[in-house]
Amino acid sequence: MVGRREENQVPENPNMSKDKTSFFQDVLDVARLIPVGRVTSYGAIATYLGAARSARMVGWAMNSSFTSVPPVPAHRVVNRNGDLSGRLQFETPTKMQELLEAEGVVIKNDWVVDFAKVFWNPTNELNIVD
DNA sequence: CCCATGACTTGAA
DNA sequence: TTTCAAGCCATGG
Repeated sequence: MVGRREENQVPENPNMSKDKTSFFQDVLDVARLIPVGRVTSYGAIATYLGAARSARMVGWAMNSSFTSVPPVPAHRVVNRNGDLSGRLQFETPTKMQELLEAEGVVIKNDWVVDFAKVFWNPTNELNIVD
């Protein structure tokens, strides 16, 4: 092989037929489905998309969420511990917490207190239509 | 092209 | 319980 995937660049897909780039899009899509006052984890989204070991890409996709339209509620995505690991990526380190609290989610020390309660699992909530 | 890093997760010790 | 190592794949130097 000459290179890894130099040609995997997809400038713009007029026809969303390519599933290759859908991962990023799907991540953003699922994130938009998170109900208000609920949160989910990177791994949950990754697992839902069939890439349980690619949780990191989910986080990377969220980074792209800031410039994506419609806007993605990235503040509703935390790590498996319920920690606001991505708070530093927001406008201000406290923005993420403020957004969550505004939705009724109790945050304490950069941690979702009722994580087990407000946790929203796409694989469980979103039924896969057969 | 090679190397390092990252909004993570899992499994083994 | 905590800690360490490996896997994931895109992006940047």
